[in-house]
Amino acid sequence: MKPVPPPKIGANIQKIRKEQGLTLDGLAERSGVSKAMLSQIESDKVNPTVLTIWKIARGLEIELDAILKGGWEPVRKFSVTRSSDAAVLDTSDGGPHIRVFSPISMAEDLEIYQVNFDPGTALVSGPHAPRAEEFLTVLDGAVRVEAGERSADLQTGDFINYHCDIDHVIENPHDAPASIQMIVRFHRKPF
Amino acid sequence: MKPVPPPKIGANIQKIRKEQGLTLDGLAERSGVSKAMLSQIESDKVNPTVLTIWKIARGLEIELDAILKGGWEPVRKFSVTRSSDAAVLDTSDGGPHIRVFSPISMAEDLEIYQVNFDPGTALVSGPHAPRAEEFLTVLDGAVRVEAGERSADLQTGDFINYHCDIDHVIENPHDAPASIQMIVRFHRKPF
DNA sequence: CTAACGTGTTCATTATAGTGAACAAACCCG
DNA sequence: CGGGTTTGTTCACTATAATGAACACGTTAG
Repeated sequence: MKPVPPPKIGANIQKIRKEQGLTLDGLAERSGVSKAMLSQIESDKVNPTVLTIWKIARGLEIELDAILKGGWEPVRKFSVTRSSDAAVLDTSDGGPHIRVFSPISMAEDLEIYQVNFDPGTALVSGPHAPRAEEFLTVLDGAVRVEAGERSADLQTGDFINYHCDIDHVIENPHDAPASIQMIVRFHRKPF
Repeated sequence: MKPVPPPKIGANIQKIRKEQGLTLDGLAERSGVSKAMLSQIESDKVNPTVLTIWKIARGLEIELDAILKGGWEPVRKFSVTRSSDAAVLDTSDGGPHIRVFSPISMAEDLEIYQVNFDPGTALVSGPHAPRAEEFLTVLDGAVRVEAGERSADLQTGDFINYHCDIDHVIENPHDAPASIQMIVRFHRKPF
């Protein structure tokens, strides 16, 4: 068995707190843990209970993991994808036309598509990753959505959210074309 | 702010211990935590310190994470929001018109909006929660997006992803109306 | 069948987590 | 510059974590 040191909770909390520009007082208010206790924790003078750490994580608006494993570097995104640069996927001749907005780096994290359906076409999918979800907005026309045993007919402006870790189908059974925007959310790995 | 329950340590530890075929006595020897304490922890009679949990994880030869996270019940979503039922927010007279697709239950998790901008209107926002991001698709017309020091002009079909935990503005400086779809993602996950 | 052993629970005590208040140092504003 | 405020640390006390020992119940072997 490999020796794993205990987590460096004190240093981690102090680092994250300062990164967020919080004082001990500020974090005490947000977390419900006393300022005195926070000071003792950050300087490794006490060994806090799990519930205390959970409260601190809640106050910092981070996962409990981040405290156990250490902080992360803040990087601010500002990334543009032009219409002409969006990747285009066609599932098959005569099938739906798919444009991918989200960058490759976000594959299996949060994926954003626009899908255009000619009359009578369908997007048939098997189960995605466990707990994955889809959020679908109808931009134009009307579609039918099936996930497992359930189904719904949606008009322009309608919205649906369903789990897609089961077989699911989006189809346009009508005589007019339809257009949707679809978000696929995967449950993210820890830091 | 959405409440995240504390980790169910007691049940998780007992589940893993039994899966490994260990008694309380056996785990006590391997972990260096008293049998009495293990019993109290497993029956949620005490709130253990992080070091105690670390010792138990070492005794079970697992990552500390496994104790915090444990298992979960699969529940599959299938939730429709009709166009007529989408909440409408108008920021001010003459300002942008906002329709909210995502349900209240997803507030500060993943929020999905459609925003219509009359010519010359703008959506001005202060910083959202730390690490929050926006994903914006231009459905119609053209808009300008600014986040911190950076800005971009977007046309129909363009897409942008930026961190919105800083001041940010979306405006339509043109003579024609514009329409966007905006996704706001907050970095909080339930256990 | 009975005594010994195994497993988990409870009790009384010791050790320490967690708090409110006081303190010390740094900072800010008139 | 001086007084007030802010920020982090320490102290004394209360609350509770963690322990060894005793207890309760179930199982096993002679």
